[in-house]
Amino acid sequence: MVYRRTPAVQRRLEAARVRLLDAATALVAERGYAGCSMAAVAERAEVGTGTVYRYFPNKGELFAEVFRNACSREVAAATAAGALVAADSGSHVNAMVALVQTFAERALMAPTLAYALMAEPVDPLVDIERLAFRESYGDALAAGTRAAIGAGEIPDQDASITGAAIVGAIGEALIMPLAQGSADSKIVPALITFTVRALGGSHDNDTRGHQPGSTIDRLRRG
Amino acid sequence: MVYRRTPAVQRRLEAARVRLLDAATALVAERGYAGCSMAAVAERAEVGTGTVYRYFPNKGELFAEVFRNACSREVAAATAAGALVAADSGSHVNAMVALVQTFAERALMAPTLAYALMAEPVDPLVDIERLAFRESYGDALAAGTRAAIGAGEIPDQDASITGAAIVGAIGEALIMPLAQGSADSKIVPALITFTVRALGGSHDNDTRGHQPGSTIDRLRRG
DNA sequence: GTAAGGACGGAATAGCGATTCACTTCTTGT
DNA sequence: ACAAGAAGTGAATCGCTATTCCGTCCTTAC
Repeated sequence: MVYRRTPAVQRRLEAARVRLLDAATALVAERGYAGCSMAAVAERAEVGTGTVYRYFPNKGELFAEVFRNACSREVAAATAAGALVAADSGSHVNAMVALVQTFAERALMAPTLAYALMAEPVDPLVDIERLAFRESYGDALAAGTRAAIGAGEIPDQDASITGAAIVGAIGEALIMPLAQGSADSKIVPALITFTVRALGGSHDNDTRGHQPGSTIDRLRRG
Repeated sequence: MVYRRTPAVQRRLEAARVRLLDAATALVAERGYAGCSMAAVAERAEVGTGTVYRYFPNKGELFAEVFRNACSREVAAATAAGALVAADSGSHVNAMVALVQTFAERALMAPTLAYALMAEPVDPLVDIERLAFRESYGDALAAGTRAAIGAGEIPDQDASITGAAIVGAIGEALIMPLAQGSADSKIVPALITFTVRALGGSHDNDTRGHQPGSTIDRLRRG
């Protein structure tokens, strides 16, 4: 055996894998899952169709990974925004508001992707990632809810159910706008009001961190 | 032309059409949309595969009708329960609670059907009906919200968004239980609390109409 | 009873995109 | 430069199920 996978090749292979994931992600963001055939992914990544299968065993696994990455990016951005505000304002309700706001604004900024992640019909294998996404969002909100209860900011309640319900509320309220592409600007404040009320708390109408270029602004955009 | 579609034949044809719809509905309720091939529907209705196409132009249209029927049955039951309680108690918040409770309990009673109606991946043509379902549920809740605002029971708010958000909240909180089949009994009260708080109101812990066999009980079951 | 016009059945077909595979091209170590 | 082995290719295949099609059977009116 003469051929050895040299570090340079290893790096090239990894880069190709990343290119495939990026191509698939870009396609989902542009055309939705429905517009993602394996051939389209291959073409976008500038490789042959067969090559895709040297990196992923099948379509489900490829897109499961695409969804997993996209979802964790979203959850990370939202929870980071929440943590930032929690540290900054000391209010867990404010933190949850920041989390919800970040979620909603990012969704409205990338509507096709958001629709695919939340509602578009997909393979069962991919659907599992969607469920996990919603669940981890719900968990983050449940954690915030527990913290707020512990701090006496809101009344006692089943935090898991509250978390799941808020995820659903935000998601559902966004789906119609996302499906049409028409983002009514008053939807985000309305959803924040809804969230705070549902929690049973009150929140400062916090305007800190809204300067362009601030950390939280970056979280909301990037 | 000797053959004429006699009234008796007409009736038989209509009955066959209904049998097909019933068979399809039963299959969805049992196995979910994924378990519904045209062949399965035909077998269940005890006709040949080709016969299905004498009644419906294609699968999408058939199941769009199935979903439309199932959805309007659900919406009708829930809004009827709401109307009943509104008339009975004079409280619009109580009415919305009844609506939500009826929705949730019926979903938990027929989990596979509820999952299919709310979340399972389906044909685009069928997805449209799903959207319409969620929308009309949201509309019913929005109407209740407006009434409650008008009556001064809850603070002013964007009723459309509140309606959509409540639909989403209930749906999302139910999906995990529905996917597993494990219906935690405390979920319905928790969702009611959530709903009332999100509206910004308060409600009597109304126990009227909970007698087995009462009108509202029948709405919840049938 | 019979001919005309449906309705029915279910095997055959169609269409679509995921997946494979025989082949070409590249990499490596000697 | 060369042989061994990998990686890349894309046309061909496969698998699945919706849909069609044509022979058979039924209904009607005379």
